[in-house]
Amino acid sequence: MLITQEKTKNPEDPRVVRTRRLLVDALNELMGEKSFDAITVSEIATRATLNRVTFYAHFQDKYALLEYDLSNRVQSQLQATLDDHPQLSEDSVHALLAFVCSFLENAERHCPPPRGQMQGLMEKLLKQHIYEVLLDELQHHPAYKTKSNKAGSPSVQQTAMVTAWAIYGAAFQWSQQDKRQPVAQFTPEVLPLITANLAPYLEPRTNKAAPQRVAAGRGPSALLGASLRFAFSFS
Amino acid sequence: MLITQEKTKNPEDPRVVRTRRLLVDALNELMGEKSFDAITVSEIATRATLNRVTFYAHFQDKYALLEYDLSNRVQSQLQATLDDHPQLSEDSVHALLAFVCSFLENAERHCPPPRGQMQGLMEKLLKQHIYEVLLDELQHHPAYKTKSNKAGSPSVQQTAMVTAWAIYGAAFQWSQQDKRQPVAQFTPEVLPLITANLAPYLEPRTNKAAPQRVAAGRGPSALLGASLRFAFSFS
DNA sequence: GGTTTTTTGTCGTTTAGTCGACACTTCCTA
DNA sequence: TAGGAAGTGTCGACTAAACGACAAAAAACC
Repeated sequence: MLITQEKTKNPEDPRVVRTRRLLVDALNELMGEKSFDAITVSEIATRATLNRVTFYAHFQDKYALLEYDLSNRVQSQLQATLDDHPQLSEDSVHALLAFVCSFLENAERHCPPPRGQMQGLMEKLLKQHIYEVLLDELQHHPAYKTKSNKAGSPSVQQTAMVTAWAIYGAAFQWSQQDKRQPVAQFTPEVLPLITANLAPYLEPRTNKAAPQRVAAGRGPSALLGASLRFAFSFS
Repeated sequence: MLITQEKTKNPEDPRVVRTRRLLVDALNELMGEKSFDAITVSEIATRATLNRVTFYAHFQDKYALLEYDLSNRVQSQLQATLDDHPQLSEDSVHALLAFVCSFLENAERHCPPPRGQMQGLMEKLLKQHIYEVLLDELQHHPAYKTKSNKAGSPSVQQTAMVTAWAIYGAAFQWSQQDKRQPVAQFTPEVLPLITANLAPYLEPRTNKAAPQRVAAGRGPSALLGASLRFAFSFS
């Protein structure tokens, strides 16, 4: 469960929805201009055409806003990535991995250093949402009933957790390399290390030319705000 | 004086400013999709992520909103057009005329028919703001004092009014033609008809290659909203 | 023609956002 | 190192926006 540290307001109220949208948009704009550390709450509020007090009515501090924003993006993008595949397969797991790689790469490219706080936050969110999305997938899998009852074999929770860590770990290792190999070359290489534990749930891989695609047909920057996309496309 | 039919609210309040901006943006978006007649107040409010009641707290109806929007654009664009010229000259008057032509042309191109109400509204606003901007220019002209005191000669008000009508009339006549000649060809042709009455105030025309430019260096679509620009650039 | 259906305006009431002010921390520089 | 500037976080009083509901006008439909 995600604790998005929001104050007690009716999250259905259009004013609340609009205000959060304005704050998120403002943050994204500013992130295209300077490092997250250098951004102040006052700046965010001003850019959002909102009062500073209103910011605090919604988020504890700028870190809570960043988490709220990143979490939403990661979640919806991961879900969209899986939605493009009819069921769990090597392809869909590969798509997840490619998505995480591109996410890390883009974060590095768009957000001016220092990225102190962001690093840990992204790790936390990515693992969390990969876990949730995988768990959901496994629990709705045809093989779920038979697997879950067999004593001694790993639970779906365990399987999802280990796989989530494996996916993030792989992507992280790749992102840390000095001279990275291309994503399209890297991901198929490590894929077996990830899918091994999923074997009971996996459809055999299709032969279509799908593997190279990143984030299931969406460009890597789909997960970034408009201004970041803008900054990116001209960098 | 412009009667922008606004309800009694503090126009300085950031919430008010933001709300009006949202309404204007929503209207512009919708105008890129359908005719003004086909747009409802509910649609505008929904698109602006505002309650319908809030719309009525700011504008009497959709026509008041359109007037508010067009008026602001016409005014700022006209002002900017003149601001690019150091003082009143044939060039600046020519720029005004070219601006009005391009305004009429773009309105026709971007706004799906029928344009019943818009026609009259644009005429009213254009004439009004041309008058205001010209009057301001004449009153600050070095020759103002001597002219204004000479009995029997036209007042600056009279001069501004006649010139405003002449400029709009010329542009309108051009826009009504079945097969229009290019603006760059038309405007120099009629310019003498307009500047005749301004002779006492005018600097001689420069020889620079300025005449062709429209709206003082801005593209014609500078006066249109983002979505309209978008729709335009791909039409 | 008459009858649904949609859109328009306008009410109170409730809730979110703004404002000014305050005490506090942090950082910078004289 | 003292002190000024800038950022943070919170308070209570005021104002704008949301909501549901209503009647009445317009449009759409048969």
